[in-house]
Amino acid sequence: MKIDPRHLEIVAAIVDEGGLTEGAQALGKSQPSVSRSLAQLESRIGTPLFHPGRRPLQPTELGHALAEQGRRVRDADDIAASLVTRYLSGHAGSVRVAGTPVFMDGVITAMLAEFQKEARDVHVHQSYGYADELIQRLNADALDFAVCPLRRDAVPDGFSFQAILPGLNVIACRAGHPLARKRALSLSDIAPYSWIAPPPDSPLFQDLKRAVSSIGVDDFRISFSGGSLASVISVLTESDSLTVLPYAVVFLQRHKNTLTELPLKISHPERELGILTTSDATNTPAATRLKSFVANRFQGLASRILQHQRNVTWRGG
Amino acid sequence: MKIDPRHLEIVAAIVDEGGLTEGAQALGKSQPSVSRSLAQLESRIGTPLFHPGRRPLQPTELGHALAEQGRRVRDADDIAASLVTRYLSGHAGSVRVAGTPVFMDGVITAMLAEFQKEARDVHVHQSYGYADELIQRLNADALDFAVCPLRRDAVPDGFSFQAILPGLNVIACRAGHPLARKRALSLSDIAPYSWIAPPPDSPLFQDLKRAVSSIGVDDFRISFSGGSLASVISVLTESDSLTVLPYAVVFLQRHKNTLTELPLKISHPERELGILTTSDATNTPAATRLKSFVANRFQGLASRILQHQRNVTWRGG
DNA sequence: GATTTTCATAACTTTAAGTTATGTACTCGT
DNA sequence: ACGAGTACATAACTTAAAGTTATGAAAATC
Repeated sequence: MKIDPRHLEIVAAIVDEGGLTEGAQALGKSQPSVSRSLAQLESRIGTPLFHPGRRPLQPTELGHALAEQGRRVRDADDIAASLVTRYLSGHAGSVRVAGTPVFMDGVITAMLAEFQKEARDVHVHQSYGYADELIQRLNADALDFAVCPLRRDAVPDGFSFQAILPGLNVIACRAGHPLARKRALSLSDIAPYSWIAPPPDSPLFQDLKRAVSSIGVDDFRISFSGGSLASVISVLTESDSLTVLPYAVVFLQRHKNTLTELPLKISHPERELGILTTSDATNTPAATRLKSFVANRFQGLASRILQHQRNVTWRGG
Repeated sequence: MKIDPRHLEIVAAIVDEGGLTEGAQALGKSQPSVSRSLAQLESRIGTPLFHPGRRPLQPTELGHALAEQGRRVRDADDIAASLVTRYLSGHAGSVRVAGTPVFMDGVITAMLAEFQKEARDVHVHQSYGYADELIQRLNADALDFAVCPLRRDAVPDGFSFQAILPGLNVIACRAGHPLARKRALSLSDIAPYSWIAPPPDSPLFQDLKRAVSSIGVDDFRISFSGGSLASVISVLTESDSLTVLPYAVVFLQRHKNTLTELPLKISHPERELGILTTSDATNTPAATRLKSFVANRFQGLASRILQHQRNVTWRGG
């Protein structure tokens, strides 16, 4: 015998509110409507759920038991309604994000952590990848969005690319590096020092090769290679080696007083860091919200970097 | 935003059965009906619950989450349906029974325990009382039925009394009592022994007084009084005292070989043991079932007692 | 016994869900 | 790439349930 779950909710409301009239009000229904629905249920069941002839209605033992199930139905209703509301407003759901390791570790992870402080019910799945692989995963609908450096003319058809940071690399070293104290640097100054190289398949590795070539170093010595950003920073701070890093990463490490950049302009890539999605993607509200959050945080970072650069040029001039 | 719990069940059925057509079948609904209900729900929510354009339907993340709530609604429905079915068949519910202590402890409690082996979901509340109090509690709708000895002409108006055992008391003693070995007993045989008396407000106390008076004992010595049946039996088996007990109680203790009755007819009350209810009581199915069970068990007990008495008379005669 | 409160019922309207029939689009095998 | 099969969407009509206002009946309270 199938029982309409709305009828169970009616029984629960009458029991919990202490009477049919108050129960109807709690349910947003009219009193006659509830009276008839209850009568219909009792007729189907074949036994009263409230003691006959008593006012206000007093539940029988079976009435109490069915009210308990009615509460469970009401709870499920309430949770479902809350789920929908929070989902639609981007306060619930999951988001799959991936990006190049140096940016994920150096910049974005902290942003995601900050985002989750204010969005506890959003489940962020983060992973790594370089542009080619990220494009494949977006095509396969395995990612909501990716964050990676890309040249504007390299964005494939069917994708959208929202630039969030201009490409700018610097030569990085430990804060107390001998070269860091010099006002001007020549090739002979740099030549004696070894280099730390990022993984060979990374765009940063190409950036490194291009950078050292642009300052005239043809045969640079690599003392460490292939590590994560954390290990690169660790070796850098314990040696006099040099490396090439995105300026944003070095900028955000400043507060630790461990890294600095050499006052030497190197060729920077034509690439910009940006948020990559498929053009026809209908993102979930949570993904949309996180994208906006990340874009907004990068806008603030870009402003702070620009301000810092103006300060340094003024003081240095 | 209120969500119809039946719609949650629909989402759950589609997800669990792997498709809309199978989900509709599981729910006992037609495929077009389910399709339209789902479309109505998605329209109200404002976002799809199943990925558009895919066959069979594949739930979105929100679809999965709402399906979980739909399972909870379905579970509550199933439990409610089972509750109703079991309640109506007397397999669930609670029953309030009371009776005179000597019968409750000596006969009925074991019956209730046997009943609950086959009716685990029936909750039996048992208590004690004598006729006057039991009548009051029945009137106050605080009991479903009572089991007590009563004379037919003493049944109040507005009550029903179903006799289940004729009144028959015996003088009881321990199995190895000296008097138990005698073929015939005289007043001088009995006079030296003390008596165990039941509580003074009990009908059995009146029976005791009437019984000893009927055999000519005018001034009987009481060595123990006021205890429960268990304590009376304990004292009886450890002494040569005598007492008056309903024969059914002694009969059911026979298997322990601790008690026996003296071969002496005493005046027995005009009372019969019976099931007492108010005439207009609409008992719950479980109470009805328990009443039938108790009446049935007493019928069997009466038959066994009668058979036993025939055996004893034949062997003895 | 009168008044108030609570629920039941009547009459009518609206909404949702039932059906069969059929159309559309997706999936799978060749 | 195309045809067949499968799964779901939609149309049209019917039925059932639930909405409303108005009012009656009975229980509870004073």
